[in-house]
Amino acid sequence: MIDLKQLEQSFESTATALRRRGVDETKLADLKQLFEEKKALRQKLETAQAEQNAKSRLFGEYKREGKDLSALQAEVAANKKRIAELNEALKRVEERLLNEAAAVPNLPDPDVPDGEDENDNVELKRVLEPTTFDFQPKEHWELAESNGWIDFERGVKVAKSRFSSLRGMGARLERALINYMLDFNRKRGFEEVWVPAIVNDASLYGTGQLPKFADDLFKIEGEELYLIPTAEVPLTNLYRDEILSREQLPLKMTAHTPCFRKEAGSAGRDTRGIIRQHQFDKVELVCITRPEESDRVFEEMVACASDLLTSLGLPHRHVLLCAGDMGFSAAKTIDLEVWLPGQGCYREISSVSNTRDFQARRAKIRFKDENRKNRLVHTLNGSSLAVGRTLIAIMENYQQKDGAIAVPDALKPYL
RNA sequence: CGGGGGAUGGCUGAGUGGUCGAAAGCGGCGGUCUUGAAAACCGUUGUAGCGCAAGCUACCCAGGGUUCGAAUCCCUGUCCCCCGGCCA
Repeated sequence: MIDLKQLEQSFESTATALRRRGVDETKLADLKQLFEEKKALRQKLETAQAEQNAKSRLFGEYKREGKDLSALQAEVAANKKRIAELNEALKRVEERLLNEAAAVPNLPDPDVPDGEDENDNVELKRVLEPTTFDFQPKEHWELAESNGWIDFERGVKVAKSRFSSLRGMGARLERALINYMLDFNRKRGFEEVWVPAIVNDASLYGTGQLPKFADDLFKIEGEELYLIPTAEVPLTNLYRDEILSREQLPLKMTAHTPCFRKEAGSAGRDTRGIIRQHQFDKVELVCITRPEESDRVFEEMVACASDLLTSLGLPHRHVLLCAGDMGFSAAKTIDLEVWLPGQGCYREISSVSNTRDFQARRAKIRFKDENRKNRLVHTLNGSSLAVGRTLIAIMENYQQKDGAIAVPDALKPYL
């Protein structure tokens, strides 16, 4: 959630920042007006309530002294009606305000480039040279098929399209990768955490998936529960409605979970292979920090994911997302894209975002600062890495002329 | 899923209609004492909104209701605990 006070007091700069994300300015003007309307209504209501409280207190006194109550009763009854009306009006305005405010994306950081989509993203750097072959490299689904690592048809039979099953070395590598990644992150100071893969709507609201993106989620029938689209949701929400002490920060966590996404808007995209599945494994990084240190921690997270790829010998590049291509909650995002020789292009394998106080405001995660004031924390999340896509990257980068696949040295102890 | 009991401030726990934002204890913070510490003693200690301030308003799980007035009474929901059933 954006800071409505900031919107009210610095409308121009806020609107300018949000225009970069395609937010309509008239909508923001409406929002500002609603906010002011709410303030005015609340003031009226509170004045009326103060009056009611003062008069109600007189009842006890009057009774003790045996005074006549009828005049007082009439006044209080009229005021009561007014309070009810004001209350009603306030509630309506607040509901509208909340609905509209909850649908506004985060402000992009000043150093985030302008742009509409992935074509305007900025490549920051490349790590490792793209793998070269003296034969025509294959795409991962061919390799998966010939090596018997992925069973596409039976996965679909058991569930539906965009589901699959890993077999033999494919499944073992998936598990090895998970363990390797968790250990790698732990050595970088991230606490290993295990979390529920089902969360409630309050959690999804807290991290920004709800109310706007309900269509992307698998909902449990008859319950206000959902399968998680990313471990970011349970990890961040571990601290929802909490006030942390300064000493606890920064919190650095890592977790492996399955992730479930409907991929509602992706019909026809990446239908071959396991690039885009309804269920996939991911090892996630989530940090909760003081505002002053979130930039530093952001860099640590990017470095952690990038070094992980390097340690697996996977060529990749860092991409700074433009304002139009960022996710709803992010103020700044760096994607890591891994080189896929079979496809001959870079594909997203990790995404690290600083949401600043956007999620913290929604989820009410605060800390006591040095003056014992409660302030919003900054929350950050990043994949480290999408495990299925890492498996793909290994298949395509480590393929041999005969179609066999070598194992990266780093993973050998895990197999 | 069936039966019973609960939900109060950082924690424990009192409070069953009228200065209750809430006793008491513990904890935290500041101080006195001490070479230092402990103990003891004194003071202080929830969150949010509005306001220059004094102050006002809201919050005792959540949402409704009764009442001039609700932490306290009524209804609904959620969560937790105990007993039983089922179960990795």
